[in-house]
Amino acid sequence: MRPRPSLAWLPRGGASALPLPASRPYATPSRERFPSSSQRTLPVQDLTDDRDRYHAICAVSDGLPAYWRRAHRLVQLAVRQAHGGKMLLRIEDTDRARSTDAAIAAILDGLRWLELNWDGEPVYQYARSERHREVAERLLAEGKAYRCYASPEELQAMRDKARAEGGSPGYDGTWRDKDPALAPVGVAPAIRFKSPREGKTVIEDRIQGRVTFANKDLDDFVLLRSDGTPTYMLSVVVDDRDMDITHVVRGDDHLTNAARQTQLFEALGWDAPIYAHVPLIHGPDGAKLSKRHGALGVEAYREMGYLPVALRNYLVRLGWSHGDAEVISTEEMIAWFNLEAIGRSPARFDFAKLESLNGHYLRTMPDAEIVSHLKALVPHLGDADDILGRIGNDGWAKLERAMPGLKERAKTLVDLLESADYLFAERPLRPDEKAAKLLDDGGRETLAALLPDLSAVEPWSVSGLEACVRSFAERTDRKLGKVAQPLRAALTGHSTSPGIFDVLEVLGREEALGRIADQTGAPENA
RNA sequence: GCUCCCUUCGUCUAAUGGUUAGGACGCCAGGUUUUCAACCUGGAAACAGGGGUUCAAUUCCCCUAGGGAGUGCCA
Repeated sequence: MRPRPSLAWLPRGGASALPLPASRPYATPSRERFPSSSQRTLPVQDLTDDRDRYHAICAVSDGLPAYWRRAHRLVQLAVRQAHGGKMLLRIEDTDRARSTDAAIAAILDGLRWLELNWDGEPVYQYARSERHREVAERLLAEGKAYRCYASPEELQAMRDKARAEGGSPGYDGTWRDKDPALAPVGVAPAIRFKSPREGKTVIEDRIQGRVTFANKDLDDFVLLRSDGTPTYMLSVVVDDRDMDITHVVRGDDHLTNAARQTQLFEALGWDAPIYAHVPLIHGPDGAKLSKRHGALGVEAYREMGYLPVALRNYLVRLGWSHGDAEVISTEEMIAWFNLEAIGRSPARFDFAKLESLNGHYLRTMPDAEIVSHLKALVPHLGDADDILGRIGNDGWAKLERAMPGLKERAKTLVDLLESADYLFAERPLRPDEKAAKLLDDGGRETLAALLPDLSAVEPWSVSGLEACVRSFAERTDRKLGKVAQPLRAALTGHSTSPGIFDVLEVLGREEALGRIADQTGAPENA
């Protein structure tokens, strides 16, 4: 298998060719950054770049609905990766019911589409459950975990009671010290972690600063389910250790988990990784985009016609900025990005801004590149067969020729496809309402008068056509618009289109004259 | 309920113990123009509220309100 480039969207020459700051591109900055707030003290770990291994998790069970905070974070991870760290991908599929092949494939597909590549092969967590069980057994043997026989009903009653009394929620520790001899027969126990009751657990988070939890508020979580399968909480800790993960960057919905995991690491005698909890992204309406609520998957954004580069630019700006920079090239992103500059407040997803960015990238992208994006996109659209049929074999070349005028006006690839429709329309065109009106208001007469002039244009080029139409307008005392608009209507069937001379040229002499004749009723070569 | 996090134009954000609080998207007006875009010029638009600290607070501290996350034998 070919080695995967560390970052697909890295410019030629790779990260080393980039203008990175000296030896430590993302050195722990600034204790000065938050000088006066003790709550925001940053960790002072000495980072060794060549062994930084970032953790890109893709939890299958919350899969697509929660995709955005993941994508957001992954963009950031990818940028870190470009600084020399490795981005490892782990599929957290410990929840068997929800981890379907289709869900996993959709995630990997989405990542590839976004051009966010990872190092090495993805690690499938479930495949390592034997190892996870071993660790649970060790904890049990060391008295750091215990068997719990509580039934779901009892657990629910505990939670209700805790809430009613306003006390700490969660498991009350009934079986923590209970004599195992009292275990009910025929009930398979879950294994729970014996978490510390006293003191506090402190996380030195690269984004959130120092966050302190009282241990009494963290209950004895389950390590092994009663069917013997390991839970996420256990698996993550073991895998972080085994994969030698140094940095965990994830959504801040995991902040509490970081505390639990820290306790586990301590119990195991292992060092916890450095955590960086990124704020979540909200929907356009401010509603949350959590796994319990709806949100679009990454493939939906592809189908809406957004460019990966635009999405990356948009996403990286959510919660992060570099002065007034808005359009940020990949090179700049890599040179400027730092975890510490990420804000701690959640951001809303704003389609208008994404569109504007997407339009910018479209306008500045080489025509051929846009065509290849289009080719990749069309099969994913609902009416793919229809579109493909209309474009036909030679349509792509025509599309590319028309691209300079088309891309100027489009916000998304889908817009672009729609506005390119006139290229593939079959004669006679059926003008839409506005176009029909343009033709009715004396337009047909104008076109009929123009047709002979146009027929005589040689060669059929933008400059020649423009000269012809302009002189016709002047000679017949018409404003250019009075000629151009009916022409547009006849040629494209719409009242808006790319520049009319471009349209004329791209369509070609025969097709263009034919379309005009269709509307005037005149023979084509009159 | 309990724990943790957050709060600058509508949105994303910048800056600062003393500023006309900056930029971008969006919006409005004008310009350019063969349409629509793009582009140019201008405009409206924000420091959640209340207390402190201070000569001075948007900035530091506290409280309140509002928002978010967690609170699972989900991840």
